[in-house]
Amino acid sequence: MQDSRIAKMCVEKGLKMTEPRKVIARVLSDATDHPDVEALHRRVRDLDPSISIATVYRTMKLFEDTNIVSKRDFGDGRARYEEIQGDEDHHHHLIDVRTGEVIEFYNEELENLKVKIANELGYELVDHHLELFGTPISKN
Amino acid sequence: MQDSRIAKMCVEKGLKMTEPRKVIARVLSDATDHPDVEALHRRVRDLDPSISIATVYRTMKLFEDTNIVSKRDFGDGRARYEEIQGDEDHHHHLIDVRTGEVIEFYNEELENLKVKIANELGYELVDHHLELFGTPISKN
DNA sequence: TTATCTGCAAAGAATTTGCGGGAGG
DNA sequence: CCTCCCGCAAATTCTTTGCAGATAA
Repeated sequence: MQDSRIAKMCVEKGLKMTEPRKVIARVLSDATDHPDVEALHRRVRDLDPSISIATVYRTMKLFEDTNIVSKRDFGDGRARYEEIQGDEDHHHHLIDVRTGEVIEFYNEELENLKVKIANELGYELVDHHLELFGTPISKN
Repeated sequence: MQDSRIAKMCVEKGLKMTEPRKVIARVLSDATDHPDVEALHRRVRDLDPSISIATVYRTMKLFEDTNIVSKRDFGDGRARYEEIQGDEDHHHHLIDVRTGEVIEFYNEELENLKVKIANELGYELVDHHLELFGTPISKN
């Protein structure tokens, strides 16, 4: 089995590539949604039932600090995670407040504007959070 | 003592204007920062030591549901609150990642863009979260 | 009066951590 | 080997809630 992209990044960053980390990295690489820790742990357990949720928490913090994943907040009380892709694959989220459905979007204009705003305030942008919350426009 | 703007909104919305709510409303009206629940409770206690933190939590949820305040997430684990002003006073936050300092800003272009993006995705924008994280640009 | 509201303390939910054994480099 | 890591369970932190008495309208 080929190592996940994340596993490669761990090696690059000098982290010990333990079995739990490999499994968690794979789960993250395979995820197309925005799982919370409990969901991650469920998927991890399917691959290796011996891995504890504490390790998932510790690993997510580690991956966050190492810029491998980013933490998201969609309004419910728990942290959600998403693999950080290259710049070109960067995106934001629109959350349907009625269904909880998450729609990803990217907008060039928005990207430029954020950088510009930060610069005008005398800051270099290092990170940002943006979530839109909306209701579907009815077709009447 | 004059009722706070928030107190008036409560009356308009038909909420019982109890003593704890009056005090919490005043604290919110007077706040120029983004206090978390513990900070709010501390300030509330200075005005009326009998008010419990449970009531602060309950009242903040009530005020949130009634669109009197909005909840913010600045990356630390707790909810922060801010009085909702009129549309023209709407703003966002840039957080200095080195000091934690919060800079408020408003950008018309950004406001328009958000609405436009939501509409293009087929949604009516009902709420949004935006925080920028940055480091000061050194003057070298 | 009477439906709401409140303080208290206990319960819940999400996340963190101390410890002793285990495993990667 | 020797440090870093892990599972376990207990601890923390933030927030919610059941209950019985208090209070606004």
